[in-house]
Amino acid sequence: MDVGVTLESGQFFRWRREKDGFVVATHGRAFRVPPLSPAARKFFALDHDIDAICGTLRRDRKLRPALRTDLRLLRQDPWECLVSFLTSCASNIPRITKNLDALCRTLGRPLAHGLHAMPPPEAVDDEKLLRRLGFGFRAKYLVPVAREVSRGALRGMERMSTDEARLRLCELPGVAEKVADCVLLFAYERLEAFPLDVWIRRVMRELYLRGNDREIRAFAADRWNGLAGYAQQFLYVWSRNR
DNA sequence: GACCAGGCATCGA
DNA sequence: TCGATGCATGGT
Repeated sequence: MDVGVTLESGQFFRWRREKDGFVVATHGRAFRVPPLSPAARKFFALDHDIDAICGTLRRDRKLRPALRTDLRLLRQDPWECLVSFLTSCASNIPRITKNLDALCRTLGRPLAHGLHAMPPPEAVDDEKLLRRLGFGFRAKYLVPVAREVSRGALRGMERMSTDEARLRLCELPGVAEKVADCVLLFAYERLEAFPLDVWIRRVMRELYLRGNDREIRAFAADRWNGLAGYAQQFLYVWSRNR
């Protein structure tokens, strides 16, 4: 696995490059990479059979150039992932990183390596504070979502079908299909989830089909079955880096 | 100084 | 059901 490519692939923002590796803050803890601790191995989902996954995806000739990089889907904390992708709404990676860092420094407990934990949902209850921290209009979604989560909105999600879980997530204010699919893919390990953002829309239209979002999603589900999420992440990185 | 950003909710056609 | 628009503001 290429840790740098994976961390830079836009799934996750709470990490920092250091001279001898990386430090990551997630799931209420901070860790250094490498050497790979058990927490790191779980976070980077090294138990996924990446060779089998890429072997299957390589049957799609058009996808091959995107598969040359060594990246992994992460296994993130659901609440933190939800906060991250609410924050990502009409934003960009440097800004998302900055917003989340400010949030965690202000409300999260300190961890090792000068990092801070994502505050629990009960602590995210002040829209004006979030606006001061630079969240802009996203603040008006984050506070009600935090309240819902603290009341148990994510409880039992891991045992639901992906479609049922997506419906539940989309009941949250500010959460629609794209954000829900990011949480399903990056936190709930639903490898068939296919976050459809502006970059994926562009690259899908370029490589595969002219169609609306519904048609693109149907195409991805059909072409890649339960691995559409991996295909999506490879395409995302490839289309941004070329 | 435009232009766009890992969108979503809302509204009019 | 689809396209346009406002939302806030920072990065490039």
